[in-house]
Amino acid sequence: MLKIINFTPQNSTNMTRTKIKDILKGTQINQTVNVKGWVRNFRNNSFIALNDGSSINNLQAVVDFEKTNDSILKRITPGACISVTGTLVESQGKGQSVEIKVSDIEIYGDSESDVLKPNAYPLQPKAHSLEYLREIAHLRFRTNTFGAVFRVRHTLAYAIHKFFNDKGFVYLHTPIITSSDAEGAGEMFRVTTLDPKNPPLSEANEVDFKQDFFGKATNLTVSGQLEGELGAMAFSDVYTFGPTFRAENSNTTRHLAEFWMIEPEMAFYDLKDNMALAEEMLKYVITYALENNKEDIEFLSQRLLDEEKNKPQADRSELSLLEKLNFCLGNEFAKITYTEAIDILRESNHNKKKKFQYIIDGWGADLQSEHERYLVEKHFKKPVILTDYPKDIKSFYMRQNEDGKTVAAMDILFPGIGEIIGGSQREERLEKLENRMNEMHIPTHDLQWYLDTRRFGTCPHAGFGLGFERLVLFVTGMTNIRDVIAFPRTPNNCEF
RNA sequence: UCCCUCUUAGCUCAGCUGGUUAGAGCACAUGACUGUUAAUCAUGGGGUCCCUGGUUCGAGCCCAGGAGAGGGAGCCA
Repeated sequence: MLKIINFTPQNSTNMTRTKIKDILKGTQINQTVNVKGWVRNFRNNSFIALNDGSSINNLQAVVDFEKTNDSILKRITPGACISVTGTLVESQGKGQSVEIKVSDIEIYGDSESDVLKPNAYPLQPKAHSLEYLREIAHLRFRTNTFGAVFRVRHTLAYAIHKFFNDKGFVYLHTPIITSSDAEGAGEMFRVTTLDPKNPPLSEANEVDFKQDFFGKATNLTVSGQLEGELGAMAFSDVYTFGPTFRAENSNTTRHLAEFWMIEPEMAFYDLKDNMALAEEMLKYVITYALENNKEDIEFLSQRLLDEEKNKPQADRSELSLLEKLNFCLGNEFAKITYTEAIDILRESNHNKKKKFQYIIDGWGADLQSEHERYLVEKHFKKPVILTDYPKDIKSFYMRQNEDGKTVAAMDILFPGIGEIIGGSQREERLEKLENRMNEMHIPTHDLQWYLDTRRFGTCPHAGFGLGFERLVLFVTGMTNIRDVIAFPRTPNNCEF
């Protein structure tokens, strides 16, 4: 017999603790309840704003200061962790519907509020800049903004798993450490146990990685795609969702050295199927977040409005965050080929008036950020899927089109963020794949395991990579990718 | 990696043409008030003006170098 035990933490008075999110539903009115959390603010020597992270909303706990010891009152400071027990009553004040009339307070952990003392709690009951909060990333979860961001991040991660699970995809854990250096997705971080001061040398006087831990040079993965394709050739539909590493010296609001990526890979999908799945997935997870984190997203939407009040009119968004998300859900993504995009850009007044830094003239060059932004934010004003890029600016594994010039690639561009998804139908024909690898000087002997998929029961298949943090940026309306991952890793920064 | 901007109180920022004792709001401390919602009112404390060097009678302000941060570009997700 399977027994399910409902575990709830108890406190010393043997009261069952209730989470603030549930308390605020008001169903326990006139009952004695216990709540534990961190003090956000203590007003008027009476009103504690308490938050336990379960909701953006605080619970107001009302202390009768005339009947409470001064030594206790002085310890109710921002950041302190307390347990309060009392009766849940309808609030006499306007800001909340229910509140706790406190009968008992237990202080778990004090928090120094005097800003002049060296051990003072760095979060004051006032607004802080995102840059400052980034320096205290270990405490920023306790703010409204970051509380909301990381609850939404969680929901999006869960929704992604739910979406693929409901469609019968297998979640495949691809390796973090790889020996493959042929993926070509970017600079890699080396993984080694060799002594950097005195590495073993080969006869050619180079570092001898045969003596390294794995007997060969290894790196942190830049993509799980190639391994994902192996899974798709057995399970039909797989996806990966894990950390990915790029040692690029990128200093932008859209890049991290360590980020999380979702990479589905589907047998029997062509490019159109691939695009349809990507669009369906994005709309599903955004809907899921709107349904399950409504208050957080409303808060973030308001936060963005307040922030943009300080900007000149021209720099403000036309739509609020909520409007932008709903607009994205209510409209088909624009779908055009690279060639059509070049035509639109070339014929645009923007190009004719030479407002682009890079003037569009011929066919074949990669689009610059300014061109992508023009297409998404000015021309279509909604997400755009660009397909069929010139083969020379794309990866070796993308399926070659009949025209001999383009490949079956797709990039999904989002307003304000740029590329959020990159994908393609894969080249399933062994000979064409090998020829392309030779043309691009990709060593085929290192990737025999990959080419085996094309030798043994190859089939049309496709997949894409979604940058998880870029999705979180879009849904939360945050503008710097360092603010949507708990502990960002970027060039020259690996704190915490 | 390249370009631009910034660095002044715990935080967010002002600081005039280089001029004598460094400014505000918030936060904090003390007191008053006691149904507050960024509480309010009064009083008070708090400064390596990022660092190093230079110009000058005199530098927070000008110059050079360095460090850190932000924005943009490239690379990409």
